[in-house]
Amino acid sequence: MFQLSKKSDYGLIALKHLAQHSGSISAREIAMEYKIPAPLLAKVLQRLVRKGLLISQQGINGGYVLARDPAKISIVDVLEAIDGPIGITPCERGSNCEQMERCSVRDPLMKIKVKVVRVLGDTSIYELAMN
Amino acid sequence: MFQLSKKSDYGLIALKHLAQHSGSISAREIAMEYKIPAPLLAKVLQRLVRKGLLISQQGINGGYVLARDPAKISIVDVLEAIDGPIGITPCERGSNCEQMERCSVRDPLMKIKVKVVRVLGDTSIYELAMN
DNA sequence: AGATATCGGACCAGATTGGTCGGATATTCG
DNA sequence: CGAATATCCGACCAATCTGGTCCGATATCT
Repeated sequence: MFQLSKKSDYGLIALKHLAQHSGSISAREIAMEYKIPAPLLAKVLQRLVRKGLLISQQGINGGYVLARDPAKISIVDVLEAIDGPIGITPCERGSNCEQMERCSVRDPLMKIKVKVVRVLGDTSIYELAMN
Repeated sequence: MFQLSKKSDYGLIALKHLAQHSGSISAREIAMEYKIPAPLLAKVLQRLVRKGLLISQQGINGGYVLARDPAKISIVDVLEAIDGPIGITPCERGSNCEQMERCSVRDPLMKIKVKVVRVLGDTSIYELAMN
């Protein structure tokens, strides 16, 4: 298949929300708004913090804020922060591919990957928030 | 994640091979050549037959042949034949998405999907076989 | 008739992912 | 200072998905 994970989906929803509302917003607040399991969303947001896309504030009025201009956060940034580097081919993701030396489609697929990543990189959270 | 399944990978390898060699070729032959589990490859090829991308020949000298000009078979055709219609978002693939009405990223993601599909549709098996 | 190929479904096991839980730390407020 | 509330972080469980296998049936050529 060729689909983004629910975690990535949640991450995009949250980032769009943060781009549309100013101030620090807690994970639970966003989770309730979109009916996302709160602990799961929290974990997703934590990964975004670790990758420098979000800034977290602990304490009683804590929450999350975008770390930079939403126009400078692309979809790829989010996907890679949550699910790890994008890999079109199975062999790109650790799975010990038996074909390796015989594989005749890896190189062409890499070129396609570059194009796909470009598509994903061309859209920012800002544009997401405007649509 | 954002990766094509091994089955799709196998399918592309097989189609490329068929585009490069003329005549009817058996699943087992291709499987041995690329060290792919034979029964699995057979199943993959069956799906391609059902979708009209391949023509199968039963019997003792049977095997598979491309159903049409490799330049007229795109990567999307193959992926959709093997893994079903491409769905970027989780909600596109039957998973009963709780967000549905609340979901704020579905429409923008659809536009991205169109672009991705276009990228995949722009490359044909013929081009795959030339690289 | 027999050998070899696809066909087609059911079936199993391992990996991945969605989702949960609990303790630790930081921050604000009474 | 202590209680409340938030993030943090890892371990953990359960369900789904996928890679892979098996078996009987059918078709075709020798």
